[in-house]
Amino acid sequence: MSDHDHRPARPDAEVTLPRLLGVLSDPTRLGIVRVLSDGAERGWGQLCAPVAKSTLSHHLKTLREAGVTRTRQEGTRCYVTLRRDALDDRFPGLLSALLDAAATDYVGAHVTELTKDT
Amino acid sequence: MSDHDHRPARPDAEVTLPRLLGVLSDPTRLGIVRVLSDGAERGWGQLCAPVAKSTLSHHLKTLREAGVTRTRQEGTRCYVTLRRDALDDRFPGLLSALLDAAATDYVGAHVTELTKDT
DNA sequence: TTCGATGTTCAATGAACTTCGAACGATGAA
DNA sequence: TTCATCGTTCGAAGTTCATTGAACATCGAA
Repeated sequence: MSDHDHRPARPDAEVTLPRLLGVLSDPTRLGIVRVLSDGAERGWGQLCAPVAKSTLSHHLKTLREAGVTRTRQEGTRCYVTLRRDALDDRFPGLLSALLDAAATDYVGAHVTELTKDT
Repeated sequence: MSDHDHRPARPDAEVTLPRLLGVLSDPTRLGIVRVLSDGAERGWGQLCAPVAKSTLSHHLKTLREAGVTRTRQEGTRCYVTLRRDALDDRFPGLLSALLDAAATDYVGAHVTELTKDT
């Protein structure tokens, strides 16, 4: 990410591989991706990571701007999904391999999903 | 080796996925890996990147310490190879997917191999 | 309208990273 | 021995990044 990639907010479609790797090299962000890897939508507050909410917001923005996730707003709530189709379209097989590696190893284990325990 | 090194200079075997992704998120380093991707050994000076030699040395050290490459010394010369076997062992299929992605896209195109044009 | 909850943005800080030139040690050649 | 080459290490400069609390905007509920 040391390139002159100063794109404020391109649609996405133009994510370079180094940039994508940089985005996913953060344990928290990789953990988020791992949680979202089943394709299901998650509520913002459902994402449980050991960081301040401003930090979590920053990471989600980073993922969003890199085209990794999509955020849907509904009232005051946000819902996040993994854009697996878009990623597979740009880098076929890569996300799958990354998720396999993430599962094999540890990876972002501190990012969990907040289950509603009755 | 130096006393300035607070780094966990473990053999390697302990490379986390986020760290590996961070190492490969640099265009120059990814370019080096791409050049080495055929498995053949390359001479240090054969690696042609638009950076100072001290910078190139730094990047090669980073790759080496992450277990991505191996450096063999012979006299004053160094020879670098990609440790595909070790990487495949730790993260099966990942390197292959990354190289495919690197080939699909651009990636580190400014790192080339110095062909001996006599 | 007023209140509470939800996320985002801002400004600041410290750590980590990239980059370079200069200096250095090691090796092979003259 | 003397010299040139090769690659590493050092020191410094500048940049990027993760992180935080506070302030803010928005929306639903009361």
